[in-house]
Amino acid sequence: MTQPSRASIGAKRNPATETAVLAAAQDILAEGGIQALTMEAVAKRARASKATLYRWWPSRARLLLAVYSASKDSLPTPDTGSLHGDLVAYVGAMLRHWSEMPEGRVLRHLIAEAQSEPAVMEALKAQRAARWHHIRQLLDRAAARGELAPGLDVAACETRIAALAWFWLLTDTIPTPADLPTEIDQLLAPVLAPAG
Amino acid sequence: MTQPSRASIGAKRNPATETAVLAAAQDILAEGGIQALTMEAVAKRARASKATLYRWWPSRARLLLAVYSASKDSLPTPDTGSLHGDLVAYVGAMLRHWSEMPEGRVLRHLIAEAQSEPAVMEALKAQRAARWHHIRQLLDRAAARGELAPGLDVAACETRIAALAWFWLLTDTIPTPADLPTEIDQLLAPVLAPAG
DNA sequence: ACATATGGGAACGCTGCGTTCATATATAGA
DNA sequence: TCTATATATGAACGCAGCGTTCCCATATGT
Repeated sequence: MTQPSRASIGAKRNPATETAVLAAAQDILAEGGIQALTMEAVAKRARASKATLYRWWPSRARLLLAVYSASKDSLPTPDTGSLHGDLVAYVGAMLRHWSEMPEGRVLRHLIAEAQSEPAVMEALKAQRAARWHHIRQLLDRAAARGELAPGLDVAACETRIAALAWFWLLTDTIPTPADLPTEIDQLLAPVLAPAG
Repeated sequence: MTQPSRASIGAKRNPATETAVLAAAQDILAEGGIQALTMEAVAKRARASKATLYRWWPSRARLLLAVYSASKDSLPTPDTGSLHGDLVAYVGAMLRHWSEMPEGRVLRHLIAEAQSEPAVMEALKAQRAARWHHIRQLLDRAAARGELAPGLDVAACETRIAALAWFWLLTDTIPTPADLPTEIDQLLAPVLAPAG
């Protein structure tokens, strides 16, 4: 299991190093959780030097970010025929990714780090913009079907959905798959009685 | 400004020590932000020893929590006659507290710490339960006025509101007081078109 | 008087961050 | 072919902050 240390391959970056570092980081994450993921531990496990590590990932937060980004967005954009069904499928997949995959569990700590590191905050913002595209698609399809209330602010609606998902993540209250349909139902339910 | 060091007052806890520590922590927070709030810095400023500090606040997170809890819940429970108005007033006050008061700014870091420290997570949960009582009151009054949609799950609605506020806090996108009414409007707006 | 619990001061070990240095290696360009 | 360049490494360093431990002084209350 212990491969030999890599050497420079000349005046260009060694791709094997990046691979080894990210793999090591993911392994450590899976085995010891986030607090085990220190720069020293990653360097040791990847058989890279801290100098190399810091050359390419200037801070621990940046490394975390790279690990999270490397976890491919394998989330589907389902098409079940109704907004409710689509949301249950999509949000359900997202929650599963967050709670079950070691890389997914990183997000909550990235959010945490972002509270102290503006760079991480910016990076997360960019990541969000990309990922929310999926939610937007679901909403657009629902609009095309005439499901949505006229005059609905789609951007605000996106935020509403994502905010709830974050809240679940950050308060350790992610609903079970069995409960999710009800939760989505309540999310879509109107608060106010129809104007009379 | 530099008071003399306190001594033991015998076989009972010196209240002046607790006061001095919390005051020092708040001062440091106001001057240098959260990253300046280290146990060493607080001890030095409060002219207490680290031993004393750790006797009463066993970890940095517990100290943060004490500082946040000490910031009185001065949030009003307004009664403007409509749910929309009440929410604008209440959530607006909450957002102002979070963004302007040094102690308020602690919350985001407590949320961050909670992601690694179960004890903080539990404490925050308890704090939440207490604070949300206010939102519940607003909703209950709205229900009494017949404003709410029949069959609305009030608890889910509470969560929806709080989740959005958290999201604003954690993504550095707290709306301005001028924008808040629109945001609340969109929060209350129905997503789906009336069933036909 | 005496056990008790507090508060202070100082030092310690530990971990982890981020840096620096000298050295070896392979590339790219002339 | 020769040379400048950029890479990777290992080892060591400084630094900060956490949490702990000893020793001692002090006031309590019994």
